[in-house]
Amino acid sequence: MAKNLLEKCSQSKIRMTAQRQTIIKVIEQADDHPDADQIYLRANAVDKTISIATVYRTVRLFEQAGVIERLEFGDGKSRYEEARGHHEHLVDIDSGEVIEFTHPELEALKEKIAADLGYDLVNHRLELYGRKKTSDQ
Amino acid sequence: MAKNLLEKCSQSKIRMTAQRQTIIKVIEQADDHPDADQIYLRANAVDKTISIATVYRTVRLFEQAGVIERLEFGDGKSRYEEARGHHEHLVDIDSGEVIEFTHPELEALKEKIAADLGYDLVNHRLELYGRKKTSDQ
DNA sequence: CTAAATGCAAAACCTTTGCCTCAAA
DNA sequence: TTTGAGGCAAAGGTTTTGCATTTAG
Repeated sequence: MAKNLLEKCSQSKIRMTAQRQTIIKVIEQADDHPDADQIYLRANAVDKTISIATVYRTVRLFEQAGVIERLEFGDGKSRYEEARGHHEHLVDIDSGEVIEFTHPELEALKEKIAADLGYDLVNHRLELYGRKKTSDQ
Repeated sequence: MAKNLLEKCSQSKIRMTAQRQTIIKVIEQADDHPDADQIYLRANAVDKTISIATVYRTVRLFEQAGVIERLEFGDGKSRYEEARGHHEHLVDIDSGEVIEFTHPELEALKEKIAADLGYDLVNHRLELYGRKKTSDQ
């Protein structure tokens, strides 16, 4: 089974180019959830020939192939991350920090809800927006 | 306690104008989740003086006052609905139809997850994307 | 060799804003 | 009367696209 993005792209019969390899590295090495412009800046720092158009075309291709996922945190920009096991996001509304978590019970519940409504669950998005609890006040 | 959007706006000390009343009616009467342009088209059909700029300014004002809610279904446009009791959305990926549902167990679980991560839950968004189950195949 | 990918710049969208006029309270 | 709202058109920000050129397979 494939492990990294490059292998997954190969499995998906995606033609590999120098630019795509650079974008793959940027996404794999990101520990945040970069938008297209951030991916462009990081990739362009490594390879000056990469254009923003290629970034947009590439993330769309990768998303459609299912090797990356597109996220929206409500600010009008799409953000991207490598597709790993499904997980959810909690956004700290003060710092913007994004915490990832998984919750098997939640996963099961969503499947059940969709099934009860007569649907097969194809995809889902959950974002929690919260504020750090303080011991005082 | 306030019942309709007009009363809620009054409670929020929102200055009332003819255009805002028309937009309120459009949102109250919508049985879908219209985006700004759809609200504009429906409101403009009733009152030709309403401009798209006013629609955008009004939905932002109403959202900040908490009397309507802004949704994103992943197509890059914001959609709006009257703020009622909290509920979630299931999007039929074939027809685009949006089904609303509530699920107390899910609500409780989200609160608990946030708390366990050290956060007070301020807001959250859940969308399920599904395909209608068929008896055959 | 052929089909597909890229860069560049322009265009397409959605949304916001400046400015002047008009209306609510 | 005063402060805020609206219309219009221009500008802003993100994403897509047309076209000529380059490159992967």
